[in-house]
Amino acid sequence: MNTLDIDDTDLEPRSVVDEVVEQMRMLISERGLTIGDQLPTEKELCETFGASRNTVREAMRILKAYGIVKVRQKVGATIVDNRMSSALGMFSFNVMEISRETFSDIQGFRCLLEVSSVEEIFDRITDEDLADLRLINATMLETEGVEAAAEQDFLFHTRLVRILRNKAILDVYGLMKPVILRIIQNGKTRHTFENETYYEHEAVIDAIVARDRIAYQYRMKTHLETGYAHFRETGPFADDPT
Amino acid sequence: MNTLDIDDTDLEPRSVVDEVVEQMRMLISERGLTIGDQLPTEKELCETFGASRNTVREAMRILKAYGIVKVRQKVGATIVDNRMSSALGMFSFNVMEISRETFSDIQGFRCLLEVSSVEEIFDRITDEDLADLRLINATMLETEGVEAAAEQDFLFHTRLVRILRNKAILDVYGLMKPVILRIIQNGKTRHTFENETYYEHEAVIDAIVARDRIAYQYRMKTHLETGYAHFRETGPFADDPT
DNA sequence: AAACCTTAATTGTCCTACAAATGTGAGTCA
DNA sequence: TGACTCACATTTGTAGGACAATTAAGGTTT
Repeated sequence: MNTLDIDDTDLEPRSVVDEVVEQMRMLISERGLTIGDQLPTEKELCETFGASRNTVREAMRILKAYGIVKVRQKVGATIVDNRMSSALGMFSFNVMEISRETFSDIQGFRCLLEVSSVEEIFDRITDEDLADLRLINATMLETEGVEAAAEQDFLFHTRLVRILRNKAILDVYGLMKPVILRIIQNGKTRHTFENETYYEHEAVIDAIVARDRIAYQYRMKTHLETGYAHFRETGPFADDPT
Repeated sequence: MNTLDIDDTDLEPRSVVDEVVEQMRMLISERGLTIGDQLPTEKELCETFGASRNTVREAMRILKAYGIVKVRQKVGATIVDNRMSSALGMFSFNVMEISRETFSDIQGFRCLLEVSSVEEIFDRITDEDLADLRLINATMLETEGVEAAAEQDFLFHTRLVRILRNKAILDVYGLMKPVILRIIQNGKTRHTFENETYYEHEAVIDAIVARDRIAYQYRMKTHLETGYAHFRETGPFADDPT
C-alpha cells in the first residue's frame, strides 16, 4: 500500500465559501482590524466579494464557530477573540470520543515534547520547578473525582513542558488540553490515579533529580504508554453511564 | 420596559441554527454514530428538525468548522475527527506581531520536531520520502525569486516532518508556516539559497541515507541555526540585547 | 469482464421574501 | 432644555425555490 493516510484530505477544491473566508481574513489583516472593530455588513461583503448572501453567511458562520467574530442583529459582526473557548467548546461534543488516530498522534506528539526533549529539560530545570512538580502531584491525591484528578495530571505535564521556557510549545500544549484531558481520563478511576499515576509521576521526578537521562526517558515513555494501554482496553466508544 | 437589570451577562437567546446544532449532536449520540458513519441528508435533516435548508446548512457549517464532519457532494456528511486541525486552524487568523522571543521559540520548536525526532524519522522513512526530498530541494534551484525559494525551503522541511506520519504535528507545523517563512526568508538572497541552503539540505539527506544519526542531528541543527543567524544579523531586532 | 454512458440523488450557490431585533432620529410633553 | 415615546430604517435571522456541479449507482456496449 502506497497510500499515505495523512495527506489524502488535502486535495479538496476550495468552495466559494472557503474563498470568502480567506478574503475576510485578508480584509481583517489589510485593514488592521482588531478586537472591538466592526466588519462590513453582509450586503457590503456580498458586493465586495461578488458572492451571494447565503455564501457570505456560511463564511461568517465559520468565523463565528472559530470565535473570531460575534454577530448581533442590526449591529453587525464585531471582532472578538473567543478562540480558546471555541477550541474548548468543540471538544464538548461529548457524544463522540477521540478517534484512535488522533489519540496516537497526540501521544506521539507528547512523547516528542516530553521525552525527546530530555536534554533541554535537564539543562533548564530549577529547584523551583521540581518543588512545583512535587506539589502538583501531591495535590492530585487530595482532589475529588476523576475529572479533578485528570486536571491535575494535565497540570503536571504542563508544568513539565513549561520548563522548556518556550512559549510556542506551551501554547500548543495548551491548545491540545481538551484532547489530552480526554486521553488522561480514558479508562481510569480514582484508584488508577492514586495507585499508578501518582507513583509514575514521582518516579519521573526522581529520575530528574538523579539527572538520569535513561531512567527519565524510560519512565516517561512508559507512563505515556500506560495511558494508551487503558485506551485500548476500554476503546474509544465505551458507553459510560455517568 | 419590564425586562431589565440582571443578565447583561451571556444569556443570549439561542438561534434556530444553534438549536439544530444541538439536535444534531443528540442525533449523533442517540444513534451511536461514530467516525466513518453518514449523517442524514440535508433534506432529511430539514424534515426531522422542521428547519429550512439554509438553517440546516449553517448548522452543518459549524460542524464542519469544528472538524466533526466532512461533507462531499452526492455523498453527504461523514463523521470524522479533525478537531485538532480545526482548533489549530483558527489561529491562522493571528494578526499579532511577531516578537523576537517568538522567533527563537519557533526555532526551538523546529529543533525539537526535526532534530530530536531523529529516531522516529529514521524508523519510518521510505525511498519515496527520500525521492520527494531530493526533488523538492532540486526544484528550489529552479524557482525564481527569494519568496518562491523560501516557499520551497519550507516545503522541504514540511515534507521531512511528514515522515513522522503524525497529523497533529503536521498541523502544528503548518500553523507555524507564516512565522517560519519569515525566518527562512530573512536576510537571504538567491545566492544564499543556491550556495548554502541547497547543499545543507543535500547534506541532511545524505546523512539520512547513511543512517548516520549523529551527522543528521549535527547538520540539521547547524542548518536551522544558520537560518537564525541570518535573522539575527539583519532582522528587525538585530541590536536587541537581552 | 471491462470500459463507457446515463441517470438520479445530493450538495453548492444564488435569488427573493419576510420576520425579528435594534439603533436612529423626529416628535412630543413636562 | 431635557427626557421620553414611537415610528422608521437598517441589519441580521429564517424560509423556500431554483438551478448548477458533482458523483455514486446502475445500465449498456464492446
